Amino acid sequence: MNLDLSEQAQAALAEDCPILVLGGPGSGKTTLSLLKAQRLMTDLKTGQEILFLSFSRAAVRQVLTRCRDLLTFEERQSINVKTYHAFCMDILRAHGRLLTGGPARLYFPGPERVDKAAFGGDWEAERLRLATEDGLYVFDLFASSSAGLLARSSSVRELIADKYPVIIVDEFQDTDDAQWELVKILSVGSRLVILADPDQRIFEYDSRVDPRRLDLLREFLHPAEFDLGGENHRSPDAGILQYADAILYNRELPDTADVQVIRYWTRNFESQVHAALIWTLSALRQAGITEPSVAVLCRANPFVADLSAIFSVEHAYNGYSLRPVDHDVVWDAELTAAAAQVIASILEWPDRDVSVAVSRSLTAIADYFEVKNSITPSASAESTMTRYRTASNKVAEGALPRPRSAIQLVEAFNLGLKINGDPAADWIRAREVVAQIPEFKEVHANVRYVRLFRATDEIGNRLAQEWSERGSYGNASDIVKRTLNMGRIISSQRDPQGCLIMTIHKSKGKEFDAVVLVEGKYKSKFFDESREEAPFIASRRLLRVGITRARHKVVIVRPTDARALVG
DNA sequence: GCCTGCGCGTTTTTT
DNA sequence: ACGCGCAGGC
Repeated sequence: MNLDLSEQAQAALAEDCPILVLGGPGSGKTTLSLLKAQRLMTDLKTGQEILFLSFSRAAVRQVLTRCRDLLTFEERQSINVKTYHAFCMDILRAHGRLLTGGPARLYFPGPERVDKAAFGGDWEAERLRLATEDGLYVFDLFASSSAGLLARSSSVRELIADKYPVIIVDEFQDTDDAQWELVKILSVGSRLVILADPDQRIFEYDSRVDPRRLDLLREFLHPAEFDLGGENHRSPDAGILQYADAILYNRELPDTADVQVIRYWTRNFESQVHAALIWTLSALRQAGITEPSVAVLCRANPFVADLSAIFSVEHAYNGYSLRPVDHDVVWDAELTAAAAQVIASILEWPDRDVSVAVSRSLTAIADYFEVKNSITPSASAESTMTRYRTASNKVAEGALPRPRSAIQLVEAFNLGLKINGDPAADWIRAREVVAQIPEFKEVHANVRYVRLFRATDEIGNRLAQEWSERGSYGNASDIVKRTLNMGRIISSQRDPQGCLIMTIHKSKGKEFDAVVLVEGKYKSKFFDESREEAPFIASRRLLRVGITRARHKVVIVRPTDARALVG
């Protein structure tokens, strides 16, 4: 088996491009592609580089780590690892002028959402118009615009082909239509090494990710194919991969000590997951791993927040006390940041009179619903937004607002906010104002997630400094905004260590010493009859991706009455 | 335009 | 179980 695999690998190394390398998690696709790159480097002329295209910054980081293991410092200078987005940004920045005559400008998701919400008409058409007429490219259109540019300009095409004679394309199974167009054009001038695992397709819910992508590639490029098979170099005895494959193919689960399933009764859920995490950490330490990395994975984003809340407090388990577990969360910042802005605006109250202070807070609340509406558009979020904008204007004019919640906010202001320069205590007092008003419950719930950013200390320090300089929190809004933006960047660029909670989708391409996979009773279910038909193929692929993130140990936590993993 | 009560859903990403 | 969001009454 091992011999056969290395034969495949040897053959892939020797074969002329284009080649397609298939293989499961940990089968060594990336390693092989870098060895191939190492060989091809000898043919490079001055200024030429090998391009490695990946999906996410997290994946790029993984590849760079692998480069450090396999390649010398000099060799690493000849390989350029980038996300599709970064590569396309470079093309558009350098050559976008050719499309419209003016310089290309790039339009990122945050600002785009705001403008989209404000724009009445057909946004799809408008963003196309912005790209073709104004040279303003929205994030989603980076790939298709770059492909269009390359299609039209043979000189740019030649420039790219000359700069990158060899291109490695990672995670090809999840390539969307625009990225595929780009790859097709790049294949004309450059030699391609394509890496894929059809069983790791987890973005098919996106209509632009074609399940037939690999067949389209075979038809178009006729690459030589090499299958590295299922050998898992990541997990020594391969028990984890066998287990994951059994779930994927819905066949009998193998007996392995590396994977453990724990069932919970709803009333014990919190202590049970908490215990599972603590066991996992101590099992790794007992196995001699001094600084274990553990990922706690689930399907749904809101469930990530629930889990974080659980690990943050103490629980009783069979007479034992489970201490809180220090952890990080991979979390989308926007709504949390918008909610935190509401609290910040309240901290600024003592500096201002009612009409300004409460009006600003109502604007912050309206902004919160605007962000919410832009993430998941809904009529009610939009109307709530307008309601608070109107209320904010009313208060600014010195009149009484109509919504009861807005009136309650004015009353809270008139009662006076007691703050004393201790940022932690003052933050909680400001938060209490929001907590007291039933209609702001949702905002309050989101503010709790500020803790997820580990930004509380940073915000606290800056607020304390502000207080000592001015005797007030007059700039609380700015401080909170800047800190949360920074926190987001740091958390996404850090290497996984310790305990990290995220969705399975976000775990793609990462690896950890152990994985704790958690299923909820009502939310974040592994198999949902109302969304997917009986064999649950897509869910099985997703579970396999989650399980195979683990090097040594997998713990699966499920409700007692959940459907069996196979059968 | 706001409030209350009830019915239904409760996944997934990219700088 | 619980919270969100919609429909219909004020």
